[in-house]
Amino acid sequence: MARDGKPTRDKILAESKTLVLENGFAGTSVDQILERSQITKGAFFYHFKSKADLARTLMDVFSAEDLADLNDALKETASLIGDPRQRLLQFVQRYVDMMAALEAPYPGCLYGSYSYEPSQFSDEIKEKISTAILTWRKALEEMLDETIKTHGMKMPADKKSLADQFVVILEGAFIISKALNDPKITAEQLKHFKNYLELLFEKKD
Amino acid sequence: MARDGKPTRDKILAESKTLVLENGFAGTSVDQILERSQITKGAFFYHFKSKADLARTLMDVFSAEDLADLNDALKETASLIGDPRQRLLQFVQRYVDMMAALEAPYPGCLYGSYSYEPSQFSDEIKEKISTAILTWRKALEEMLDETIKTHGMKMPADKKSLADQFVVILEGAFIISKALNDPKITAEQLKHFKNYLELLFEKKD
DNA sequence: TTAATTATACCAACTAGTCTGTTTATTTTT
DNA sequence: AAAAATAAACAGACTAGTTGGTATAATTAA
Repeated sequence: MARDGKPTRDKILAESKTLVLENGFAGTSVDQILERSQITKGAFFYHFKSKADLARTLMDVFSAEDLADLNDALKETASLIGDPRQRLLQFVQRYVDMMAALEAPYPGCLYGSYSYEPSQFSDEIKEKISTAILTWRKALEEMLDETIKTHGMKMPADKKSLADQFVVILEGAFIISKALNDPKITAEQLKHFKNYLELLFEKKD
Repeated sequence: MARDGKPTRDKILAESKTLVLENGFAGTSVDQILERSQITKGAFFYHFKSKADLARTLMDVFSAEDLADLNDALKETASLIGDPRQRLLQFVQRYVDMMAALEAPYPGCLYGSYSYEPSQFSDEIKEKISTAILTWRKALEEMLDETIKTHGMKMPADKKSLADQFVVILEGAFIISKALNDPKITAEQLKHFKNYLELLFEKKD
């Protein structure tokens, strides 16, 4: 055996992600990554067989973290499973709180970043993105299902697109927050989604 | 005098915009633009003094069209000015209809595209983007003001961020629509925003 | 020692941008 | 009206630097 390459690899991934969100993927050169990570070309191509391989790995790591966090949120609110409406609202509130804690605009989401230069990425990567988004849809849809069962909907609204709205608002808020350089926007926008759900599912008890 | 360069310039702008939304700005080379536009380097650099100049012009044209369309929408709904709630809903509905007519995902918004590779653009360009977004905010805020005057809000909600939500949802929906390759998403998402407004401002008649 | 990791020099392809010269339509002069 | 002059619009070879990627030598830790 020999020495541990994990710190190097992790550094490359962390710095790359930052650079990609600042410059775009095509706008980020390997040399820039080397400079920020304080490594050399040999090290980079030892850990990643190509720049495309880095793109794939970045998305793998990002989506894994994103979906792990989704699962955490589902688990954290699982105690409210008997009151689906409350559980749903709590779930959204968790992300409101998370975003409210930001002191600078959220640096951005790789789903959004990659979607604005789609030609740079393989179908495999694009499928990873759509799978992740559909996982969010499914999670929200399940919570909505339960809520609809116990509370009527105040007005007819499409369930699938309502589930999507959570991610839609996140993605849109990241963009506007960055464009206006206002870190508060994302939390405010999610709060409106919570309001919408509260109005849609009126209290029963 | 000599021959008319406008068709050439317009072709460059149209093809560039498409390419930038497909590849990102940094991911689009001048040579690619030449190929798609069927012109040569001489022609390109006759019309634009640099690639950065193209970026600026692209944004100038895009934001001008975007804000002109906003003004059209305001004018088209001006007849309902006596019923602010109805006017607001009509305004949103106009964009719902517009997006519902799409048969492929909306190719994307330059505000979003540029925001995901901010380092590529000058402060002047970024200011143009934030000014455009703030113009949207102002327009929606004015309609909301009038609506709040005549109809109470069913629940307390922040007016400024509510105004922002229109653009937030558009930007987010463009991304998710592209990622899932589903053209219907944008209209559906705007419909939910309309629902939210309807619930927030109950009818008084 | 030896396998794992990192450094450095290098390459071919591509990059934005320049340069000189040509084409084309209009204007001026005769 | 026809020839000559003018200037805008365009063509395409060329340059200096950058790109992603490779080859190989040198270190490092187990």
